[in-house]
Amino acid sequence: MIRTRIAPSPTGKDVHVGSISTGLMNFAWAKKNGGQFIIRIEDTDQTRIVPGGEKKMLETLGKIGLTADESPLVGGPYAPYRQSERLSLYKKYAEELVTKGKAYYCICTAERLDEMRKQQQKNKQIPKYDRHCFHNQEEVIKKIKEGTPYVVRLLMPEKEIVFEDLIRGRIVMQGSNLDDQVLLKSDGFPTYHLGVVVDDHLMKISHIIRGEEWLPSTPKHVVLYEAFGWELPLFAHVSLLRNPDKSKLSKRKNPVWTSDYIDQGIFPEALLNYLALMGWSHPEGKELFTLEEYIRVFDLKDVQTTAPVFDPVKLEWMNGLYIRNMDKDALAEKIQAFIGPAYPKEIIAKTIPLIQERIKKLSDYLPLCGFLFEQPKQYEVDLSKYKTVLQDVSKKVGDMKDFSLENLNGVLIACAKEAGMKNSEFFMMLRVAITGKKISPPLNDSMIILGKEECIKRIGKA
RNA sequence: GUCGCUAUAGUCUAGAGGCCUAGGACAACAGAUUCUCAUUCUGUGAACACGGGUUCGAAUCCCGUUAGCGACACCA
Repeated sequence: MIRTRIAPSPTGKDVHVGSISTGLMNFAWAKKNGGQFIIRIEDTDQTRIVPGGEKKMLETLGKIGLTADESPLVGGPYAPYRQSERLSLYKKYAEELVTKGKAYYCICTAERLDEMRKQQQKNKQIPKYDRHCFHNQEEVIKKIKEGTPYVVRLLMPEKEIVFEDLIRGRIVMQGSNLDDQVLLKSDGFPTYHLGVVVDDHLMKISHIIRGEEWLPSTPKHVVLYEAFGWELPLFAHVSLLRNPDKSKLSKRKNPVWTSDYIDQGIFPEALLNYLALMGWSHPEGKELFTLEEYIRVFDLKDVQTTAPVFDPVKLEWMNGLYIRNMDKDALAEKIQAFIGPAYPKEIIAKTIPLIQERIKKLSDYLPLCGFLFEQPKQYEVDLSKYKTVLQDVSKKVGDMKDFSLENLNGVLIACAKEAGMKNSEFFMMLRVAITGKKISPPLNDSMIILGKEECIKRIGKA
């Protein structure tokens, strides 16, 4: 049975788009193989928890379509799915390792550890724990009984550690280069390394598809699985999304929260579609496809090893394609949901044909069409020199009996001719008078939507 | 610094020894259409990091160099 998971930490205000990216692969791999996709919350660092972060995260994940078969929200056979609620478990397993001689207690202070690392770096050695406590276990245990805070450390074997990565192939690392990782912190919480191994095993995760940042610590996990005598899951380390400068995608240099994009009016489907194209390509070279199709054609073995730069410009282009392919009514509804109920649906609906190929995301709508809902407060061009021409236009429009698109165009062209103005100049003048802006949807159509009275009023006011 | 991963245009990628004078997409630029913008159409520039092998033949395999990134916490 194929079971995959993502295990985000609620240390930010929402899901990182990188988590969506790896989440998507986990989701697809599970669904493709008739397996389950699990969401587990790794909230073992009490100091970094962002209030409300977890809630928002799960909400976004749901909104975007990566629905979990098991999660803190829906539960499941291996509940709880929140590490802070599984505390007693980790302690038990840590103790088991100590009993087996695979781990040991340590009471070294932060100061001593710091000092030690400084020395090691000065001597150009690999910074790692010197096993001071390991060599004095009896004394350490005595002090612990007296109440000294302690941690449990993994006793890293000095051997070669080998594992197979589904994407990168055979990975070999020397145990002697690896630190005696802390497994259980002095506050009783597990570190990531213990938590992840215990839970992935208990939850029967078959494929660990996660970011490349975890590659260097995977040997520690392999050692843990061996120490427990558990069967190894399959590992697949996926490349990290990058900033334009190639560093890993960070909020300092890019919007990284999924809601940053959704709130701009990027569709979840479009975001997933774009993210799918990071480090993977459709076998037929297609760029536009549904989640269902992705699931059908996705294969872990096709995932790229190079790290892609996240390009918001191409994301917007893709979102524009989704807008263009959308049913007109559906688009009108999306737009209203985005800009709010204060904007009448009837007017929005009329604008759809004018803007469907002009906007790339929902937040583009109001800057383009806002003038239809209220009079311009300022004008991008000074219209004072056109006063008489505008008066004439106002009168001619006012005289129109049939205020239709065909008639309007004829009247306006005639006005331009009479005023001795080139069409481009004339329409630009009128555009600014009506919309306040130099850029707008097609002017005649916009005027029809506004209606005769409103047009006359605006021309007069400008 | 140490360990590890990676290396096709500005960006996303195709390419699994001959089909490659390297294909597609975004972006850029130029032209056509248009009352602005956008769309649409046509066209242009732009890449196999470098050096050695292996081979009749290498973007593709091997080694080295260089560069980028990641990891080196009682953070995940």
